[in-house]
Amino acid sequence: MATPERLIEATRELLWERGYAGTSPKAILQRSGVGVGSMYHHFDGKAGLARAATERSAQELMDAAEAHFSGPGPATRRIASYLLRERDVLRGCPVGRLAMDYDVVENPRLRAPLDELFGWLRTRLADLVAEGRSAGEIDARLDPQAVGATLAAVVQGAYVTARSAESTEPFEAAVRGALQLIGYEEEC
Amino acid sequence: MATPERLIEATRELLWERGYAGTSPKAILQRSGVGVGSMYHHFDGKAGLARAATERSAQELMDAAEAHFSGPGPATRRIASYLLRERDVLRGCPVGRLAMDYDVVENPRLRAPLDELFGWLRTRLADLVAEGRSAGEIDARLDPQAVGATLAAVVQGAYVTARSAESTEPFEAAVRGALQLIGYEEEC
DNA sequence: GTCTATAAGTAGATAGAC
DNA sequence: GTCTATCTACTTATAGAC
Repeated sequence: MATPERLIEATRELLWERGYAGTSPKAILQRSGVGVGSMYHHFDGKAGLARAATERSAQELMDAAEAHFSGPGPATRRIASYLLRERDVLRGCPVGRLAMDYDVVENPRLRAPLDELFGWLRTRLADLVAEGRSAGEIDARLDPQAVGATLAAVVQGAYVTARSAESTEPFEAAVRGALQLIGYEEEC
Repeated sequence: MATPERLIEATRELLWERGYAGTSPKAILQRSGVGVGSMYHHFDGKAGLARAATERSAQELMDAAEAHFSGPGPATRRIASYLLRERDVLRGCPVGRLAMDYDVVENPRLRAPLDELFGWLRTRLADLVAEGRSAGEIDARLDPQAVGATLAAVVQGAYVTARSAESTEPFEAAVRGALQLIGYEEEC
């Protein structure tokens, strides 16, 4: 693998595991096997590296979500497919966890990928809720934008409650409740 | 204020703002105006201080929530009262944010207050959903435990999406959606 | 209880040779 | 592009005097 690539991948892993404040350049160098000189040659320090890593993680999450959103079946089923998708629950969300990092939220260039991901996600979920409403699957009194924001929040918050309990159970319960609330009937 | 008290309050502020990894003993000393010797005399280092601070924050959140839960009115209204309560949205949750801190989740003594808070919260919300269901306010097909977990998650996740957008709007939308989903009709 | 001194290791780079 | 050397400040304490 090329040097910049190895640096980005090592940074993605560390940001996911430790967050921005908990990730040191030294740790990135050790995990990637790259030397100090190379790192500062290819990237503008820790912030530049984090920016590249976060952009890639956000893009991957959007691609993965879109695969569920544009899949087959009725709108509520595609929402369910996204909510029930396999996840490394106790690791949390590689992008969402950075929203609790002071240096990330305070730096517009680091916060941008987070804003883009969650803005897109809320919109996309709102579209599906609107579609489900038109199709009569979802209660017509519900506001698609609001419910889209709720569904995006449930996933992020479910990671918080699961990590606090060191168990996937709170995550699964939160998703189950969300699906019941939008009136999705589990098959089988 | 007494010395241990000042240390705990300074630690609470810093943990809320910066998280565990982002909070140094030095910063705690500066904010509290206490000296190094005093700090290590009263507490067992950074972890001990964080433990005391987190326990207090969790207790405060439980007390504040219980005031809404045991207030007057129907169950759904008490849930709404809790969800709509005044919050420093862009600061996030002082306890929930620590669930993304590696050193917190990995240390049973630091994770305990988080587990207690969110375990209690899910149970308490589930109780209210069950009560609302019995009273006919809430759809009888809903599972109280699952919906309780969903409501607890919505709040935590709403902080994530709001901080990512540097705006309270995503938080408010998520809460609005949650209230619509449990069938709460806003008055006025 | 509080203070000052001390200390090994890390954080986050920069400089300049190769 | 990569390496080694170097640097200032911070991290997380401990020791022992007052």
